Amino acid sequence: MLDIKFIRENLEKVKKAATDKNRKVDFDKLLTLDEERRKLITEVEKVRAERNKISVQRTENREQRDKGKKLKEQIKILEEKLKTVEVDFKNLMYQVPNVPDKSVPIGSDASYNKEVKKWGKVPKFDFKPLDHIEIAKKLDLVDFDRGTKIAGFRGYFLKNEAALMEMGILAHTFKKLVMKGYTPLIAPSLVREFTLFGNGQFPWGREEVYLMEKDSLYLAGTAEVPVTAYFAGEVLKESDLPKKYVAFSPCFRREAGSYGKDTKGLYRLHQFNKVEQVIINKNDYQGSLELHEELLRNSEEVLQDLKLPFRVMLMCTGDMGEPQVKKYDIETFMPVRGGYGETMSNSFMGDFQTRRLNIRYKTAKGEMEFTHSLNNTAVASPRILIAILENYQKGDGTVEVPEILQEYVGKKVITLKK
RNA sequence: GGAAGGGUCGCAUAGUUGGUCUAGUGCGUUCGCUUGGAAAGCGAAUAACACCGCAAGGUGUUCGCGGGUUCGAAUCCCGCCCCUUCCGCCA
Repeated sequence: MLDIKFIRENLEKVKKAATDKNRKVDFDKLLTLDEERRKLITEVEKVRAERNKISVQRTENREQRDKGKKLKEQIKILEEKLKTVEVDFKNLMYQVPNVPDKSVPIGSDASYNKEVKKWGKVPKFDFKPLDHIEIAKKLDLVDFDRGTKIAGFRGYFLKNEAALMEMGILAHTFKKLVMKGYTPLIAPSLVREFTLFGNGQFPWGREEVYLMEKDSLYLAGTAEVPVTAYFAGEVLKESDLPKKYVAFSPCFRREAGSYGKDTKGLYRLHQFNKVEQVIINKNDYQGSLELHEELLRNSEEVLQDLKLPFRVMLMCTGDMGEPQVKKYDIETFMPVRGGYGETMSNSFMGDFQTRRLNIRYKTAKGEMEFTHSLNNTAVASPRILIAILENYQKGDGTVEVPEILQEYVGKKVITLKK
């Protein structure tokens, strides 16, 4: 959600942002409602002021009391009008997307995304490489059949070295970020509804989120949800900002509307584990952009530790969400699955989320400001295992274990079970 | 699941026979005095939000949320949400 004052004062900018993001917003209606709203507020306040004048008198006078009664009725009528206008106004306000940074390419779809970096050597195989599903089956690393039996569609059991690798990569990444000064958190996956509204996932993405109806709790698809909402409703100290967190959580996604896509393998799952980076910064646009780059570097380093080739895509206006000011996707090379696949997503939201979550701080001048929020995947597994298995496979059917994971797996090579 | 207590200004608290509560106090924060510098001490300021206004300022709303009673509600009534403690169950 943006500030209505900002919209009024930067109308052309905001209109352009909506157009560039492929969102249709009726700005004329919004402004009309805004004007109506303010007019009604002024009116209600005037009548209420009159009413208050009478009530402070503590009068026993019958005429005065009757006058007060009449004013009360007037207030009620005006308030009802105002309420209607405000509901419409708010609904429209929720639809206004955030304004992209000037560095963001303008374009309607993913084809306008810009590759800004490429790292690592794409492996050349002198044999026909297998895809991760075949590798996993051969080396007994994933049990998809029993996974489905137990957990339903897209269910899986990670097994043997794959299970060890997942624990290892999560632990390695978690520790790495802690060493960089990020505060470690293990975050709840079960969350209340307001966290999802606050993050800007609701009201749009309801279909994507699991709901525990009996308890009115949702299963978060990312630790961004609980961690960004961590300070909801609080006023922070400016000197404490930025606050940096690295959070582990199991993640749950219904993957509604993508039933045809990636139905096999470890790419698109209903449940996975993720280490997420979240930063709450003060309202300092340049500073936040720099932190956004820091988050990017952190994730790049994780892939560099694993020696996996990747590229960084700067998302264009049409391919980013409503809340984002700027967004990078990091895509890791998955030779057989089909080129580069998204493994990390790095977003700067300005105060779009924190305005909804009401996370503020007081400046030295004593003014209240909304904080900024940013988040980026540090690593998500099992998806990252696809890249490891496919890039590290050898002609003899074995898979090398990335150096940094060897201590967790307890071996250097994954071989066929007898 | 059972029982009880509670949600008030950044934090902690006072405030329930309805009306100077235009919300008290402590902590914190800011400024000043003091000091070689700092701490301590002393003094002062300090809730948020909305609307009107160039501004000074004014008006209104908000004491978990929603509704009701009343000329007037933090205070009374109804519904809901949330938190804490104890018992039970339990990794």
